[in-house]
Amino acid sequence: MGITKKEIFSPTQNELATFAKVLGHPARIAILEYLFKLDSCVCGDLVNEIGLAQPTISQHLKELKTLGLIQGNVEGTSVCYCIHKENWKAMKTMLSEFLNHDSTNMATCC
Amino acid sequence: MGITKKEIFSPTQNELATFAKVLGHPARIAILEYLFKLDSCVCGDLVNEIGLAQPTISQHLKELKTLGLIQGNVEGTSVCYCIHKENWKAMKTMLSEFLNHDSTNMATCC
DNA sequence: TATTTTAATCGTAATATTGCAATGAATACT
DNA sequence: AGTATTCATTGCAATATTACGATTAAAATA
Repeated sequence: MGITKKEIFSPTQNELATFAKVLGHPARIAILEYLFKLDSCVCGDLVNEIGLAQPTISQHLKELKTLGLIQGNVEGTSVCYCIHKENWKAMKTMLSEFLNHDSTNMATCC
Repeated sequence: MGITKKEIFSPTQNELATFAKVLGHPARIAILEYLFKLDSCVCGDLVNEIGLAQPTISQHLKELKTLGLIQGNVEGTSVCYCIHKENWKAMKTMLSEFLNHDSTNMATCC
């Protein structure tokens, strides 16, 4: 169906999945890496840097913004996007906790 | 188009996105959490535990297996699935490195 | 051998995602 | 005012994902 049955999972599981999902596209990874590399950024730079059409970049930026990972301020004709530090940190904490599930003491069953 | 232009991104960016993508569904998060909670597991347990139909669970397991995050061994009529420790660790390292991009010294541009 | 159990696979329907051309909105520049 | 620049939005086509009923495959058991 293409529709995810969110209601049968916990809020944490859904939130984790949502964060992971937004990172699940190389363009968004590239955008975030570029934003980290710079201090600031405008959409035009990203179009040149990444090589997707402007509407496509704009769409990816919107998804990142909706989740709160980046923020954008209008500056004249261009828009200055940058990482939303606090939200990034919150995501990092959440994902790290999941990734750090310790498996070293697990019985080897297979 | 629904098709991702992987060729314009670096191998690392694509791999990162692929890992994140497989974590981008609450059912797969739930499966992994359940596998961590136990020592071993069979598919039937997961169907009861999670509440999706058996073919759906099987499909999610396949994706996790294809990426190497879990491994499964046939034991009689059932299959024993568990976390693939090494590959999990590799993914953890890769994602952590990305998440740990330091933004504390970034100029506040917006 | 027939039946049961367990999980993979097939086929299909519904929805989501990705990408871009065309267009629109807002500001800067001449 | 008129033009150029920059980015968002709209509309659409192509592909991917999610979910499940039906079926199949393989091993255990009666």
